[in-house]
Amino acid sequence: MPEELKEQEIIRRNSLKELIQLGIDPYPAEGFEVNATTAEILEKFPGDQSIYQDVSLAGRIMSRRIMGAASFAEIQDATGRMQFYIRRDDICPGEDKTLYNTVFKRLLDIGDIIGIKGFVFITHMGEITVHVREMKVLSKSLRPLPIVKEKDDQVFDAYTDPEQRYRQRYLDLIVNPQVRETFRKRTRLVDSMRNFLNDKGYLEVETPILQPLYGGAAARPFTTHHNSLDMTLYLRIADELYLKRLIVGGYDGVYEFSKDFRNEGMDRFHNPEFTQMELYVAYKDYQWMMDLVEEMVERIAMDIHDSPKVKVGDHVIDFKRPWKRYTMYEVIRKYTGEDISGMDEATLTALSRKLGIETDASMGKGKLIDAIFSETCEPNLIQPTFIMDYPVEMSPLAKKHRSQEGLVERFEAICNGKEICNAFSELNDPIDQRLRFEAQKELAKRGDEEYMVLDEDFLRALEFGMPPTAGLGIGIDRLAMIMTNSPSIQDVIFFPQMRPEHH
RNA sequence: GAUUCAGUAGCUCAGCAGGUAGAGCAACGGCCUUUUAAGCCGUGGGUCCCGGGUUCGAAUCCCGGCUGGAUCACCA
Repeated sequence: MPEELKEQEIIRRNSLKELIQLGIDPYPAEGFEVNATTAEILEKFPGDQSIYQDVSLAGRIMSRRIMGAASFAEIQDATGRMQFYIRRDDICPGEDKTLYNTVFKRLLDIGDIIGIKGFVFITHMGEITVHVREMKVLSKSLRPLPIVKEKDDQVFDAYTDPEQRYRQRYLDLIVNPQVRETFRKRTRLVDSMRNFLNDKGYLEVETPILQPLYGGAAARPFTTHHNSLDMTLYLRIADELYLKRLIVGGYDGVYEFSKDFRNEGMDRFHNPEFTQMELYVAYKDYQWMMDLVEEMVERIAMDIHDSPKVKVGDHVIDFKRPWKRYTMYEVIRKYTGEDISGMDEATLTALSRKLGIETDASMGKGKLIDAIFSETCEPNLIQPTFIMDYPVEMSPLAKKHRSQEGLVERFEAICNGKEICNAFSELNDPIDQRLRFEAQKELAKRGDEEYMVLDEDFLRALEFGMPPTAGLGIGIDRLAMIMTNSPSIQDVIFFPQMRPEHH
């Protein structure tokens, strides 16, 4: 339903009609040949003024200062923004001054997309500028852009309303250059990780997003329905169980960048769809995987920042290897003074209460320990730190610890007070795996809604034999938040989930 | 889901002891003949998020709702 047009929209639509009447196509079909970018010119021109005597640029008009027969304006392309100078008698060499007087001065607006050709020079004010000889309208904009002005490094009227920025990300991208940069860094992160994994020889694969059973994590799923099969399908919460089937199938290293979906609360660390990278490597264990994570994340930081040190909020996080390593019991002792290694469920419940942590009857030993850790330790772990050796109750897919009773070979990397990855020596004993699924059922009966469901085909695969395998899941959004110093997950997802707007 | 803050012009915001809405930028008109201008002068532009209520009178007070942010709960 089209809204009533506002004053400025009516004016722009009228300008559009006038352009057409003048024989100018406001949306021409043919391309416009570009031979430079603003960033290139601003970088190279001052050193070599013989170049760019015949440049062709395209982009959006971002500001205009009209002075009679000559004007200064700014054009913004994908790489940045620069000034151009446009003079009536240059673009209208004959008697007809319409292109300047009517088209440029009156019918064009901030936000319109144009192509310009001319030469680069430096003004008396010292600003690198394109002196325009030819101008072409490439796309007329019918809505006024939020105008952000800058003078002497001071920003005026910054476009900051988060609701509008997320709903109309295109505007955010047009107007806030740091946002374009954040998403470039996110892509660089993914590229860096993919290159790293490919260099190691692992195979990037794709597994189902629509799954008849959801598994591989403890979370509530989204449910959907397939019409011709007339069956319920779930959007995946993890790809773990499918990737392990591929290890059973004989690949020795597979990974997937996967969109996962969890039907849970949203806040600045959680979006209902998010991206993980999961990696499984045969004949390796979690100790080996820790080394790999350190190496990979350090390289990502280097690829993005040319340094292992990354500024995040008030902290500088240093990804240089080696990272600190603590066992779960060690780190809890470090921050609470309590040795929980021998505690049973009742004692842990009592300790939790003493530490001011709410408990309920559905919480088993694993959840209690996790709660103690999350409350007392995790927020204090700013520099990248590995926490190893988790209680078996909270890790139904991880292999029993080679020497510690009641523990599994699992680690998480914590950074800036948040988990960024989760990994284990994968459980490949099919009998034990079945018992673990059964134990999850018990938790379900006690009211834990996030129990893991038993996957009979996955067990069948394990029964054919899976090599000892190290597995990793790393949160791309979380890592992107750290690498781009973004306080909210919505700042590293182009289109974060929102309620529909209707007001 | 709970608590809390916010929603006024295209954008950023002011106005809130209740008296019929204001600034800067953007827009429109004028000035402006050749390297700076967030320039100068003038003009227009608003279901003050929506719906009720109190009142002679509500952007302002009260109640309900919508949307968003922050914190918490659940989780990665």
